[in-house]
Amino acid sequence: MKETMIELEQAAHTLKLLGDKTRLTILGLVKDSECCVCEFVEVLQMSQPSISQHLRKLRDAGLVKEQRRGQWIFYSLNREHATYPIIQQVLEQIPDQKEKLTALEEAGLRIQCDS
Amino acid sequence: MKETMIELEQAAHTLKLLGDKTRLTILGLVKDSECCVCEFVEVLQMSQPSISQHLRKLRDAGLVKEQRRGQWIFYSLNREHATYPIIQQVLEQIPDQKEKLTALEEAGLRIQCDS
DNA sequence: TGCATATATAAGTATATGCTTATATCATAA
DNA sequence: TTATGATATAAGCATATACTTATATATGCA
Repeated sequence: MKETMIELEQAAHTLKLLGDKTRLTILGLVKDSECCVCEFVEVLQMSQPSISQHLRKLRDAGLVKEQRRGQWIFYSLNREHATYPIIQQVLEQIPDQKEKLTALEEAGLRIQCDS
Repeated sequence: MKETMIELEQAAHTLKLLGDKTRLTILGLVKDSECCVCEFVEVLQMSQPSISQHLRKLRDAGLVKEQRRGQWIFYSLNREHATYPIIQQVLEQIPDQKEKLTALEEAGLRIQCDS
């Protein structure tokens, strides 16, 4: 058995989280750069509590990390997670979400925070 | 965009199906060889209706193919499915289910059907 | 034909999921 | 200190999910 082998149960748990359009998009976004909640809300056109609840699931599972900077909380992909190889492979096979962040930027809605 | 790119929505649907321990094991089993329902029942130690219902979901999504041979219905992985690349990658990263079939065979419970 | 085996389907149920609205928490700025 | 903005959490609700038990369907064989 390869050292990098992922237990089936753990894999299933991660895959269940990936099996939702909203969360899959969120992961596709944080693959490219960290994002804060209001950016997800804007990109996905969903309510803030709904986004927060999805992020909580991803964070509880350890798939994303959060970091507060001022009033914003930035989320990023946790590349140290045991199931990260699965996430990485999946994200390579779906359309890039980068343009959505570019569009945000052009609309002046991207959060830039140096604190 | 790569030609082989899988639409996010379709990917999410497949991933949702993979996000269940029972179905993930079923797919891990048919990766190696086609299996009939009673074999899944034996390996997974679950009720026949429960297994049938999981197989139905996988078949409705087109992830597996079924083929009747005599009184048995054999299920196999549909490698032509648009999302097969995802399934393939995932199955490569979880423990092989082959031993479970070997154990079945040793117990004389493997179905051999030539019809 | 009639019975056994393999599988599918139907109906019921407990739990999970994903939203909603309302409210709480926390940081910043006036 | 108060107000504002960003985020989290709580509660409620409709729907989805994954079992269960009971039954239907289809094949093979005596």
